[in-house]
Amino acid sequence: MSVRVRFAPSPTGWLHVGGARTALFNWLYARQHGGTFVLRIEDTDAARSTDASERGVLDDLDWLGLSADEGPGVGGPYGPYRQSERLDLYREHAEAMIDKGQAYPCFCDDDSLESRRRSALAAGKPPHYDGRCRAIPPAAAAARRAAGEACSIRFTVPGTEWTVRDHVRGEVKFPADIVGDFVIVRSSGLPTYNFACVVDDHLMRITHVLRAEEHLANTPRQLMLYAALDWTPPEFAHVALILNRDRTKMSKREGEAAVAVGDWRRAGFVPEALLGYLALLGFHPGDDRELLTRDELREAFALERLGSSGSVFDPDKLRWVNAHWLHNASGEQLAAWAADRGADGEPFLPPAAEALPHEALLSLLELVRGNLATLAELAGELDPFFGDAPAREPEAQAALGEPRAAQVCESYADGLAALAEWSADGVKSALKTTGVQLGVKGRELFQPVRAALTGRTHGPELPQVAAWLGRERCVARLRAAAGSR
RNA sequence: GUCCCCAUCGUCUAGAGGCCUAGGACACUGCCCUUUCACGGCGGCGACACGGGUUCGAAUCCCGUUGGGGACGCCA
Repeated sequence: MSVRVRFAPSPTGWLHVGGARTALFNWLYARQHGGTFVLRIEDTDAARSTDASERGVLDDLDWLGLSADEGPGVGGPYGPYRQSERLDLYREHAEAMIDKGQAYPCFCDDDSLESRRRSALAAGKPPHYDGRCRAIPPAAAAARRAAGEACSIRFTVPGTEWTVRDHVRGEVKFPADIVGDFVIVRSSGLPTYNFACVVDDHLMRITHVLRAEEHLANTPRQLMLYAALDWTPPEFAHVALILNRDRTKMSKREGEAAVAVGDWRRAGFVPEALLGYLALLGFHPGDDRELLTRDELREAFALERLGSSGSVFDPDKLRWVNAHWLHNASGEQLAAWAADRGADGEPFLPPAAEALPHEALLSLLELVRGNLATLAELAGELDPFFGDAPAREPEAQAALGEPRAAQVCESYADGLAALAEWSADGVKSALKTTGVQLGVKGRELFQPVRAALTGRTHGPELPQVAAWLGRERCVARLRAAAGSR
């Protein structure tokens, strides 16, 4: 039987990095086995689900390159793929369960439920539903429903022990009394998560469910439903959570790393880096590689290599991974990445760069890439390459204030002006000549020149910077710096 | 409170009884390279939560303690 996995986000916010990792693992597993990656939108929480959120989640997944084989938009043989469009299916199965005595209408209202829950908790008892509506005779219940009385539908929980077979945790046993009769269809007519999930996973022929560990405790419930419906459950793998620095479940909080994929995207992180970093949170490729491509991940991925303990999200390491991708990218690749500005993000390329001839832009991007950790730094790195006179940072101003600085700039300007052929090698040897003539070397030679040319004390290889700028601008900037001492 | 999960450097992790005086990576740090900064290369610092077993031998297996987390919803 061919592998079918799914990613099932609820469109109630932005795509979370944890969600992205779950989607990635599912995608990898599908790709690895020639299987199918299904995307299902779990929008049964009418109050919190929004179209904007669904679009945002889809857009981020698309940016990450985790394309769905079946899902809203792409379609497929088991659709529709939005739970809000599958309501008849849930209703049908719920009614059948009532008929078979596996579920019953519950007429309890929110307030009394809540107060009973609270007092149970206060008494040190499990805060489960007490099952009182189970006692209502079916005929009476049916009459009350027919009369229009609001009710939810609860599942008649069988009082037996349940064992979850999980690929990362092994066999996990849950005692018989862990849950009370839980709601499968709300009084609004909408299904609850556990019910919709089981119905859909079955109807969509899902073979493997890879999801976050927070769902482990839901699994026995789902297993009960599978058994009641006489369906074979899929295989499960519950991936450990991604954590905040204090080891609580990762969430948006003061002082913590961004949780939304979109935030990283807008901050200038590239999909390859985010995916590669995320993959290694809770997964190990089996060797010492720290930087893997999508294809390498696909080959290395294995359920057996998923870790069982939670992982703290480390922005520093993500940054390192991102820098690696940027340092090694071609100009074309960098230009393509920089062209993405996220849903509502700022452009990464300044207008002056966009206006450049294509070849000039590519060579410039390859020139500065070594100094980049994120695309957001691009504008700043590129800045010295445009305009007449670059803005000077304080350190650069200070470098130009050094005793021999003006002399160095003056002399180098002369050297460049007289250069027969303009090339990186040419400007390099001219600098050497200036050094020899003035008896100045190293820092004392390079820093004033860099400061004059770029207004910075750091940046790409100096000769190449000069070569890219061209003779006119170099000479003008050097003379300006020499004169403005 | 109840149930479940987890436990190796600050962080991500390797480790499935002897290969471990515990390996790799990020961060931090020293040196080298480039006549500068960065990039890069080579080193250093730094961990098996604790207590009992089992075994000739335990980071690895078992039990307990402690700690952390997750779940107990007409959220997903």
